[in-house]
Amino acid sequence: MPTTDDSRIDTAELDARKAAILNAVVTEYIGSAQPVGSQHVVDAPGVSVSSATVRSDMAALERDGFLAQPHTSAGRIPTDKGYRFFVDHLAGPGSLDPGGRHQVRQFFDHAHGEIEQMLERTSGLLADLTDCTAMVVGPSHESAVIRSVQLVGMGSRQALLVVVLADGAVQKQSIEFGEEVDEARLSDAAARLAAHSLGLPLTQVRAKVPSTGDRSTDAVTAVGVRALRALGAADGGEHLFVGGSSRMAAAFDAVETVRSVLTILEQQLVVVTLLRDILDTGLSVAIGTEHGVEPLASCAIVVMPVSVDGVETGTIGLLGPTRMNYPLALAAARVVGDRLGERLSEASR
Amino acid sequence: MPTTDDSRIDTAELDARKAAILNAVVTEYIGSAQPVGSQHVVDAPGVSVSSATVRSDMAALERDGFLAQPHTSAGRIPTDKGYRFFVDHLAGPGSLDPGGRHQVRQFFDHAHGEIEQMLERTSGLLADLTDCTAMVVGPSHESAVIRSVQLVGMGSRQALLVVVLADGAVQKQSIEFGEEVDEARLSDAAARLAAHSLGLPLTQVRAKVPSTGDRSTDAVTAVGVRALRALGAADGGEHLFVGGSSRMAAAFDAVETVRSVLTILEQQLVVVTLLRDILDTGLSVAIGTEHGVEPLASCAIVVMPVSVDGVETGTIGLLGPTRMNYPLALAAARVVGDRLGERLSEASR
DNA sequence: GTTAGCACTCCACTCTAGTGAGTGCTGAAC
DNA sequence: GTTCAGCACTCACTAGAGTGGAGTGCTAAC
Repeated sequence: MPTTDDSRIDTAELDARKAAILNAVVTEYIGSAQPVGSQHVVDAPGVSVSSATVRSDMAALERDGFLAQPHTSAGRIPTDKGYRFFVDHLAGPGSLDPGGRHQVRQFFDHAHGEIEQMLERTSGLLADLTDCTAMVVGPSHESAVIRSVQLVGMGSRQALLVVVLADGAVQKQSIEFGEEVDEARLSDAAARLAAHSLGLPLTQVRAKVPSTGDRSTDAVTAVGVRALRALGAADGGEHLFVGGSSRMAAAFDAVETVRSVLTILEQQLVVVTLLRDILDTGLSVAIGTEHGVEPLASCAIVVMPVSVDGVETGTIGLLGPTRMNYPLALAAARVVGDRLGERLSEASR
Repeated sequence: MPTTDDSRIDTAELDARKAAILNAVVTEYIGSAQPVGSQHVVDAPGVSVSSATVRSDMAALERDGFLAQPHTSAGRIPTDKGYRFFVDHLAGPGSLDPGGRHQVRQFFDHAHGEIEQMLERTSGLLADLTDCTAMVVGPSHESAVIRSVQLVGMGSRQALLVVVLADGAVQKQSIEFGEEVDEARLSDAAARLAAHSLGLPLTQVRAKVPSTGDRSTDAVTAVGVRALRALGAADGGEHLFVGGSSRMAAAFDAVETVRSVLTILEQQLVVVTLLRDILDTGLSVAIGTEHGVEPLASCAIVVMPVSVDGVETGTIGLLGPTRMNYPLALAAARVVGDRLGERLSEASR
């Protein structure tokens, strides 16, 4: 086939003027949410040609899949591919405005107390900064080392296994015994559990602590071990905090779209794995259908890992319409993610 | 004033036929969300008159404020007052359908694990049952007795105060010392804290445990006491779980309404105090503007206290449009509230 | 390759009936 | 005095026609 292979255009750079035009269209559309006509583009930097020339370039950009027309005599709107090119090649690094930076500083200066509460508030902060819905996946406690194991009696046949981890998280699991158990046996069993598990991360506990069958374990200890192994397995060890879901209602004018997006947000597991999947594919932005979750086809997602002590363990996500402010969202996610990581690293030291 | 005093109609019963007509209008409007015309009412039970008579009754009901007309030549829709009369005098007790009852049984048979997770899932259950947004305010831990106090070292200058309460909740507070503190001093301080607070509810701790100044307390214990007194004060001790917020998007077709309602739902404190206020006024349903939160003017709220060991300590709330299915919502809230209360009572025993 | 000019397209808006569901009123029947 | 058939009336909703304007694609000239 000697003719031009269209599929190769995907990777080809656009010439400078086409890029400038695409940039202008995306930028203006993000601001106005209205299709952009050739006339609105001629004043943009890097485009010093007439509207007629812009039109022919826009037609080319449409042929190549970067722009689309809602109808024949309308302006152009970016396609997912257009946004993708914008994010990858055109958008500057972006930065928070001074007000936003101040807000972040304030927040982390005054953040204190329980980790869960801090993550919850972080999602609110991100939503405020970006006008997007923010998702914060708490650092997994899987790799945190056990600092303390305790059995607290809750009535004659019940106890609560309380495990304190090095990152400040406290996990618990209620235990039911077949027989009455007094405090002495409880503390005895707790001591044995501690001996086996102190200093190990949760993952290791499951692997290394003998499940049962050990001749030295009594019934109480055996039940405790089982509870210990079950710790954190219930919710996958990760908890999701969603902030600013009302922003989705402001972003779309079709109430049906809002409903389906909210429905997704209610499914914690779906969201957590979605964010993980995007990170795993090496992306920091997933646009439109790139992430494969159909109800979010008109949304874009910005993800940012949160590193605690150099290990990527938490995740920050920003959900908005595909015409979201990518530079701002990326900047906010980066800044907040970094600060949050630092903060959590301090706490786990 | 010898003429009829209109304000007295508020408390006056409606005559049987007017009540039947109001009942029919409310019921039909809840189902269809369309203004109801006189023709649609003639077949309703208790209304064996012609549409002309129905019309004149409807006009009277409108004069008395039970019904309203969107415009002159449209059918009638209920006013807040109309819904109020319906809820107070017309709606039957209501009951869950067998499927719903089965769902509730299933849920509580399989509910286990941490209390927070259970409350979260309860909100989802309620949303499923009623098609409303569900709010569950966890039982306050204020009155729960302290079962265990522990100080876990987290590095040389930091520790975590971990308090286990009789209801299975675990509260924590991180502590920073001005000096290095070894394990021995920690456990010593923990023992003193325990001596002073074991068996007391959190409220009593704040009242009775000497704050500082006691000659026998060392620096570590003093800091511990301060942390102990601060426990639970941070979030008012109450945590809100919201489930099914996407249902609000299905209930309204104005995206602006959805946005403002979601914004309210994001403010935990507002929601918690709102539910409490409604309960305190002795209502179990707040319709339209009755609760005074302006953005929720087109919503109704069903509240139900959750009793743990005979004490009303938690709250269940259902949020829907004013044309929600009140009998169903009330039934669901009652059933789930009762079962939840039983469950929590067991756990705290 | 660029551009002014031009014909064309099609949405958004307005205006105008026409339709129909629903009303209020009236006068007669019970 | 309550009920009700009949009737004129109201008004949202819909469809169709006309208009303005934003925007396009094409073409011929530079």
